[in-house]
Amino acid sequence: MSRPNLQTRDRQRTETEPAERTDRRSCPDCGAEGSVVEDGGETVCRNCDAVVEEDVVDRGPEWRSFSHDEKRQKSRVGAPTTDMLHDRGLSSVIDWRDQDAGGRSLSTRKRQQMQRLRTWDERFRSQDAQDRNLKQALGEIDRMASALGLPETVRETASVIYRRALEAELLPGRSIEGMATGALYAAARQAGVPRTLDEFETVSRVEQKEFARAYRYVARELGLAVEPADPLEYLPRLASQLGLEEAVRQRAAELLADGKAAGVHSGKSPVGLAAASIYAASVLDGRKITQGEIAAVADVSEVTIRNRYRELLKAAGEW
DNA sequence: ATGGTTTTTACTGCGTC
DNA sequence: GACGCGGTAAAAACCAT
Repeated sequence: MSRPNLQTRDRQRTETEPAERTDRRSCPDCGAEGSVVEDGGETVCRNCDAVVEEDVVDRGPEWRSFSHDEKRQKSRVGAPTTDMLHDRGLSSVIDWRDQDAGGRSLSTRKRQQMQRLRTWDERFRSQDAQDRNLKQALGEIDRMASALGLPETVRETASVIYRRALEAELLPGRSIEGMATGALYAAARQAGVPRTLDEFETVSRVEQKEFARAYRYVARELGLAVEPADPLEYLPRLASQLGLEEAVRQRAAELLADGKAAGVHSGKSPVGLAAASIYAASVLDGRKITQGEIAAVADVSEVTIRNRYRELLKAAGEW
């Protein structure tokens, strides 16, 4: 396959401006000078742990295109020679009959020649199809990553995963959208900045069960090592959304650590635990946040918070 | 399909402002 | 009385087999 032709948007951008940004900005939240750093793929403030990246979420129009013409204009990927090989939907097919235009059968030599032509025609055709497929998938990944505020590195991982799936012939029978979403989900988890399936549901064009299935499939077939998400990974984002004070957030992290040591984790939903730790910490600290409030941003039920937070407090010996 | 586990939904009672 | 909280039972969702 002509790898050099499959130059993607992602790659081009990386070469010109590396994703590992080292500029030390000052935090828009707490105002501390030069405290903003990249941490585990998320841009946070070292001082107050605000997730800074949220502010640069791209809410602009998506670049995905819907008509053929539009696609031509917007497209930034794909073989440059497509115009030569391909002809705006007017492509001709090589007839399978071994006859000439007049209906006479061909000589053996001509027949072989035609066979070779068919083979090559088929190759170009399918390569082009894959190309379009990839193009669309990458567009989707980009769009969703923006909507979820996922950093550049995650998008790259996602596109790598997608490409591997494509090469492993995992696509047939599954939708592009579903696969793209699944790949991004996997990438986010691997990068330690997970988003819940529900969150993906809000930005994906396909239903949750579809991309969840695609994700499982890809993870299994490609042997992706995705450990169960650590509740700690959800903390910074929730804390930021709730406007938590540093002390409380810190406390929540400790509770989670104690809980983990006591084995409260296994089988429980990580977001639920993260939410519960925040509630517990806020109670312990005296600055109470209501269960309902936390439940809303974490998207878990209050009951779950109740159950988990009792377990957490027990594990921490605060009960 | 099945069974076990976890989460959610819905409802109830209690205390407080 | 509304609100936050805790508890419970039953339903639903999830997962491995």
